[in-house]
Amino acid sequence: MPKIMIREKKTKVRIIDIARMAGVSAGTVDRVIHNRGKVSEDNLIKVRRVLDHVDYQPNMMARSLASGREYVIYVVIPAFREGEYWADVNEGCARAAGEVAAFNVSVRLLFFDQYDEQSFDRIVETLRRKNFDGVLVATLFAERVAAWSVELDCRGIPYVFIDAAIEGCNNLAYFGISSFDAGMVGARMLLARFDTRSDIVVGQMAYRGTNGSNQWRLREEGFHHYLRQRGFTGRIHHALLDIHTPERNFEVLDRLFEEYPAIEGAITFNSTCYILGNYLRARVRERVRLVGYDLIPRNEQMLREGVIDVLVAQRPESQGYHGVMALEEYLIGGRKINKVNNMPIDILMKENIQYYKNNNI
Amino acid sequence: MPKIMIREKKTKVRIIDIARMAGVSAGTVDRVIHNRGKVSEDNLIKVRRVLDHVDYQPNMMARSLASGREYVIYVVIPAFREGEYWADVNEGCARAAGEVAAFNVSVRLLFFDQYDEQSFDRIVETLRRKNFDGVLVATLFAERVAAWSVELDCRGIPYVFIDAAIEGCNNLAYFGISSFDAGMVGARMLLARFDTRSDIVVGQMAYRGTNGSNQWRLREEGFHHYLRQRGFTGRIHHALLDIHTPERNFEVLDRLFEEYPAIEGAITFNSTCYILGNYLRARVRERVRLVGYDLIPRNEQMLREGVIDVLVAQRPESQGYHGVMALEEYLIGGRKINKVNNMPIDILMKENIQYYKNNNI
DNA sequence: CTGAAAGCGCTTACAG
DNA sequence: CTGAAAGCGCTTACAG
Repeated sequence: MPKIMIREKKTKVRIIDIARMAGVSAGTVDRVIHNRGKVSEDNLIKVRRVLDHVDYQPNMMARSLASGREYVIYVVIPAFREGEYWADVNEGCARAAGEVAAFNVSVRLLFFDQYDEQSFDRIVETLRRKNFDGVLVATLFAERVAAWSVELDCRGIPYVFIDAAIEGCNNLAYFGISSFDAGMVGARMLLARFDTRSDIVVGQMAYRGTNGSNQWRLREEGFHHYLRQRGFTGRIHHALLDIHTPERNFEVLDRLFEEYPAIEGAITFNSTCYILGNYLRARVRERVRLVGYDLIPRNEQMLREGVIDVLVAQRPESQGYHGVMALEEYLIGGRKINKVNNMPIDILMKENIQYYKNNNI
Repeated sequence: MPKIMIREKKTKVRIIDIARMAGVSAGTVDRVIHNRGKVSEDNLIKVRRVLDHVDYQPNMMARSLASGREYVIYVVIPAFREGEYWADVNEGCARAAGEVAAFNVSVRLLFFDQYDEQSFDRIVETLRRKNFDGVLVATLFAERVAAWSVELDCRGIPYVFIDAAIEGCNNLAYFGISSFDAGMVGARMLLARFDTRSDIVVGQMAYRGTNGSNQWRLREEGFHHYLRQRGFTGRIHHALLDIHTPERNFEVLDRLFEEYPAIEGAITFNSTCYILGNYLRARVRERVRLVGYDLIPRNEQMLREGVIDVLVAQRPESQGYHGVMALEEYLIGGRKINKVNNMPIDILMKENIQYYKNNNI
């Protein structure tokens, strides 16, 4: 039989009730509950004893109304242009911002350059001087984020990660896929149609001052793990591509394909696989199977055209939305937040892309 | 450049502000805002004029705190056993119930027998005598739901649909897939590997007092639409199956496969495709491609084993969760609710099933 | 350290 | 029909 839930009709206990039971004033109870100090040992014990015996559920609306406190949540993500991956994350944050506004929570965005680690450092520096109540961080630069997290721990400011998980941090929560598994899925999709001796080209992004994002590295690890597991014996060629110089990319790839005409597969570990797609389409190399990540408009188009064979997708809008909401629920609602929230890894093909919508719900 | 959102620092206008501006009391403003009547034409005009000029955003926490109103939301879905499809929907409702409890909203569940239309009627009859503030309805019996919706309209009670959309109702919202499109996806997946002249068996469920659920019919329509579109010329055989009599099902299918050994594909339009799966596995008919719907444990198992080739899945937990939350947000938060929320149609195969988790987020 | 009082923004009897 | 007042449950100065 299904469990039927009927809300328990317990007479709710209020602060004033606790105060009476403990023989103190409401103010004292409030001080105890919030550890505001300035309570005598005696009263502390009296109140604590009562609290242990009743199931006190604070009325969050009254609390919020009375305190009149404003909360500030920062969102630290890469800057973007329309149609780029991070635009979707931004959408999700904006949606959450709209919803939490009624609870005196304001959401402020700060953008760094995802190809420049120092731009991230500058944001950290800025926030060092700011007061805020929570922060949502895209973990592209894992080491920097990890270092910063220690600071945030000290300041007692909760932080939520999106994009890729980082082990060993006290983040309030993580919303995103398992990047390693996503790398395995990518490999699996790439190898689906040809044998394990084929040559593969991996599009590598040129970064300034870093050798790639956390997400990228974890996916690449998962990718190689799968290849090893399957006994892959083909060669892997790396093509160093730069999002800012499309002409140069063609030269690089021309040279590569000339030297290794047997290449049968291509993959990139972030949303820029349209760079490879552009090339393969222009050179009409239809036998090269292309797998990429993330459903941005340009990739979607190429998937529909058949240039990209498979897109391994996550849900950026959801990541932004849930990241902000988790902070709000923790700050205002006093809710417990699930730390690891591994979201689905979606496999998109020509056949199902048209139905892959409204993931924001 | 991305839009930067900084919360507008307008000094919020309160009821008392409006009252002063209109030269009336707060009580009168409250009466106008909520159309409680008992306001003179004169004052009505004065208050309305002010309201037109200011951007009044009611403080929902204060409203809720002051009114002390309790809300009751009913959830009307099929009864289920553990591991059945509707258990997931129930999970989602339970999760939402937990979250809305703090806002004085209680969620009550009512279960009908999905194979018996009259059991649904009895619930409608019961609710006719009850006071409640909103209801979430699984629309398996479309005509009954449509008829009921007129009643609910009269009573001014908001209702949300899940499972399958019904046109022409004033439902507050719908959360679910496009059933018709899901039928198309099923057909597409079924035909993916063989030509358009193959024979197909459609597992048909025995219903009491009805010819199938709304969801089922819409999917079947989409299925046939796709077949027509592709110029399908094979034969479609219907096998009448009954979830309660497994032995009989084997007899029915044995007879069918004996008569038409050329059958290459099989499909059911709800979560019970494991019935066909059981049969195909037992009879070792590996060349029959099987497509089904919905990720319940039994189907998942068969998908991993390779008995089921493709599962077209929706997100039942999300449907339950968002359905209840939409009602709460509408009732308490006074939010605008998006009427049609078409959720993704997920395509699950052996290759990606293991990554399809945490859709609840 | 402590309690009484005022106030958050809204709603609800209630007296007129 | 109307307004003044009390109250929802909690927090916040403030006087002691």
